[in-house]
Amino acid sequence: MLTQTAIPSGLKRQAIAMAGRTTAPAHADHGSIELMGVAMHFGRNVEIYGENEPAEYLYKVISGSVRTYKVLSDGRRQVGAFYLPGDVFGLEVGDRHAFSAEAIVDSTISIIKRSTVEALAARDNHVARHLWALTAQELKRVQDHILLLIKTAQERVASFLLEMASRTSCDKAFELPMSRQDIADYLGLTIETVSRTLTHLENTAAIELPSSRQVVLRNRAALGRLNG
Amino acid sequence: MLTQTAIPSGLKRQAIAMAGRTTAPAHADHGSIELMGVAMHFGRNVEIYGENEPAEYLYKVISGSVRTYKVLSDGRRQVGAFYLPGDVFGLEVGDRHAFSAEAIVDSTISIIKRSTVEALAARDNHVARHLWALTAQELKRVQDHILLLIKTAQERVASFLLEMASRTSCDKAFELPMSRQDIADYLGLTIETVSRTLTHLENTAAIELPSSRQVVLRNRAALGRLNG
DNA sequence: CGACCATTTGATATGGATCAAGCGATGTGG
DNA sequence: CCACATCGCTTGATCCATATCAAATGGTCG
Repeated sequence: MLTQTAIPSGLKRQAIAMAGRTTAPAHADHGSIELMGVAMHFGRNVEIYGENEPAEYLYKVISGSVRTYKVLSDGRRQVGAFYLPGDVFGLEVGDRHAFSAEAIVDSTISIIKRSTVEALAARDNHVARHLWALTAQELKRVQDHILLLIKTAQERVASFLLEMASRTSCDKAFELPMSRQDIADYLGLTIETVSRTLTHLENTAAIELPSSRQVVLRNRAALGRLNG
Repeated sequence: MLTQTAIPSGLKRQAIAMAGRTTAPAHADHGSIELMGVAMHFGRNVEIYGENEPAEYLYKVISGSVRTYKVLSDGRRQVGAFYLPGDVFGLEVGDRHAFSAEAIVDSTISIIKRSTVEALAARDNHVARHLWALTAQELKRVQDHILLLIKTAQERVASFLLEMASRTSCDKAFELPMSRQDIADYLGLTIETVSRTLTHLENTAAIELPSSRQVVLRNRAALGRLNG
């Protein structure tokens, strides 16, 4: 049986502490990839891996949240995705990470060696298929992201709120782990435009903002209409 | 051995003619997926498959070129990708196509039943891995596309030209199979902006346009500088 | 309390969209 | 073979959504 016996030594020094094994299944069944792995803790804004670094591990958010991003030569930053508890990230087919990853808030991340998973996939077709499905899910997410980026500011923000609402599975009210700047860089807007748009949505009674990080959907239909 | 013995009967009626088997390998080796399949012909602007249709086949461009796209409810169109000879498209993990696909010019496309490939992948890990790699390649492409969409008009057009140049593997001069409108919908710009930007690049001696569909890169460094 | 940081709000500027011709190639029918 | 319609592309004038620049507000922590 394949297990993680040591703390992944190549990991970022900033990682605060090893929090222990997530679970320890008796043996590796199909699809159990996500059950193995070592839980580690990353503080707010701590880098989990950097763009172009060798992709040696696979990550799953246990608690907290993660952003992946690229920075263009002139400083513009594009946030590629936000990962919430339960989400897997860092899966690459090439040998290097395409994006950088950072914890948005203090987060616990389950980590598993890529070589372990790939060895498993080479022997077990179900595992291979699972890896493929994870990649494909990511592909779908990125395709939707492209559609976001051709919309107006209002539509982007509305789509973003609906996406977050569905992902946090809180029917109406939820908390945003990320800053306005993170949202802006995800949506391809400026922080001011995001802020103004949120204010406008609040003024038109589509949403409510008890605090800057808390959102209550007041009129989901109105948001949906802004979706394209 | 698995082969295509009949014309895929579910295919679009507009498909002009079956052009014959691409190749007929003696037996299916790893990675031979792309060698099997039936060649079919699609006329200019003919739909190959539609968004949300069951994804029953896998496609490879033999000659010509293909665009995939989505149309938003208000008529805006987003072109997801252009596929040139040698490129595989239509690969989905879900059971339906995420985009529509159309031949941009008269094209010959090699088609293989998805069930055939998946059956092969279930038994042969190399085939499974190949499918995964194709999906991942697509993911990388889409990620790059996102980075395009946050750039300025000049940068988008410059990046597009460099991308096409590298893909057509013609060092400096190449032909664009797609219209200005296709390019605009790919880059998230209007046709007027694309046209103006190309004219501007020509005026600044970065490129030359012998005709509207022919491009000569005059100053690759200048284009590169516009890349971010 | 005071410093700091994130967010909001306001005033102005601008890149690209929109609206509107004009132009050149291609094809068709007389 | 030419007149004319059509289509794809270019060019020009104007407008507007969002960026940019600037300042005020509010929450958090020592």
